[in-house]
Amino acid sequence: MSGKSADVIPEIVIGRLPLYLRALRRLQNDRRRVTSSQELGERLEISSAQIRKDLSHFGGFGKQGTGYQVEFLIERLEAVLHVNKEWLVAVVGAGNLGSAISQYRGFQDRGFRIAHLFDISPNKIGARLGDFVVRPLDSLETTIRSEGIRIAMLAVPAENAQSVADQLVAAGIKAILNYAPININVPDQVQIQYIDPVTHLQRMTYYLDD
Amino acid sequence: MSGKSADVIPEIVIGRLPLYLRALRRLQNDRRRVTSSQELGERLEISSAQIRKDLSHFGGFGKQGTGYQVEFLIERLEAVLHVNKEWLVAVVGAGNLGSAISQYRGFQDRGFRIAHLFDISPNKIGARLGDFVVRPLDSLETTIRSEGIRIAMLAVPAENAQSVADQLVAAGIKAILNYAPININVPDQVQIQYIDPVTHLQRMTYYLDD
DNA sequence: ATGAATTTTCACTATATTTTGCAATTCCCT
DNA sequence: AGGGAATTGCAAAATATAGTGAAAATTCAT
Repeated sequence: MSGKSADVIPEIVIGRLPLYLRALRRLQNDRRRVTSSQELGERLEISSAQIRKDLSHFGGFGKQGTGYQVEFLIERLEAVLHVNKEWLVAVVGAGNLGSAISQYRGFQDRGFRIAHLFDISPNKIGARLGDFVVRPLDSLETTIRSEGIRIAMLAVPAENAQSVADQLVAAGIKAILNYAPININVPDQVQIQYIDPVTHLQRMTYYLDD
Repeated sequence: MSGKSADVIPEIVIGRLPLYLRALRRLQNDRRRVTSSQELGERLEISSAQIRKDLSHFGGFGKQGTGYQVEFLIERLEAVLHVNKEWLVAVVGAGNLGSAISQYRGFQDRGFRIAHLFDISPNKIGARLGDFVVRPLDSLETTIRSEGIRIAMLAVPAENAQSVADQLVAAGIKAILNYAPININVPDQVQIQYIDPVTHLQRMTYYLDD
């Protein structure tokens, strides 16, 4: 089967689309109007054939002999990834990590706005951290349902991560970005992704001389 | 070819080893002495066959009928990944992100000690941030060569990431964990890994209803 | 001791992903 | 207007990754 929509796209392909988008935004920033799979490939160290094939899953975005219109391709990728709108995000865990995440400016301009910061500890609830006043975790459901929040970032200790994740799911969260260094089980219809810098470091030390 | 060392191990396999190690540490924490590929697989949502196959690349670590000794397997994986020692790490970029990274306690107990925090901006050099006094980037080479630092975390703005990475490489850094949302080119013998939470969020929004 | 239940290991098979080769299209130069 | 260079999109081939099935080893209960 070829081109267009309706067939399921491999996850590995979906995982590369944000990289394409990121590279395209930089091209756009440099006022480039068109690019090619080859140029993108060089910048991303991905083969040009790979990029063409990935993109062709969603329809013919390019023009033979010419390449891809940067702006058009950005629009299409944003639509495919559903990031042509602003998503609200809840951060859970107001320790060092959660507090750093909620103050980090890099989410805003890429389509994700941190709306609230939650914690379970009475010591922290009510405290002011950057732009946020820490809210009690048990007010999560009310808040997210009234504000339509569907994404959460989890920044609690590993010991509590599974139980907090369960609460997030119960509250109606549909996607969790977990910063705790532990695997979490969630229902199939809930998305989960992991951020653990240490696993990346360990991947690299394998290749370093002892 | 089977078992033992000498053949090259696929990167995708290396990438899973830190996850096994992480899960094993938790088992160890719970005083478990033995485990099985099946148990590990359930916790990690990876098939047991996959886990057995991955481990067998490095020799027979398990016992038929019994499973894997938790402590022994941890030791072997640490040896394979070269994390049976403490690695020193330099953080470059003393903005919000670099400062949060250098104060995060989660590296220390998993084999990575942040040794120094560098920045290029005269405003920041000399400032005290947590346990660190911000050092000038141009003192990097002297410092890392005298202290044997081979790993750096890069937390500078995307605009400067490539040029700072070039400086890191010139200074003798062999592995870079890049937090800037941009692809970096480094020589083949230098390792690079990326942390960009936004790409993970975008991967998930693909699966969320618009 | 024996047999049933586990569980690894390993060769083989199946599936998934990437690369290759090429026709078709477009642009650009003369 | 014509020819050469660039570039996509797609089918087919090649490669990489994951899963299967069965033999061998181990434990445990009787």
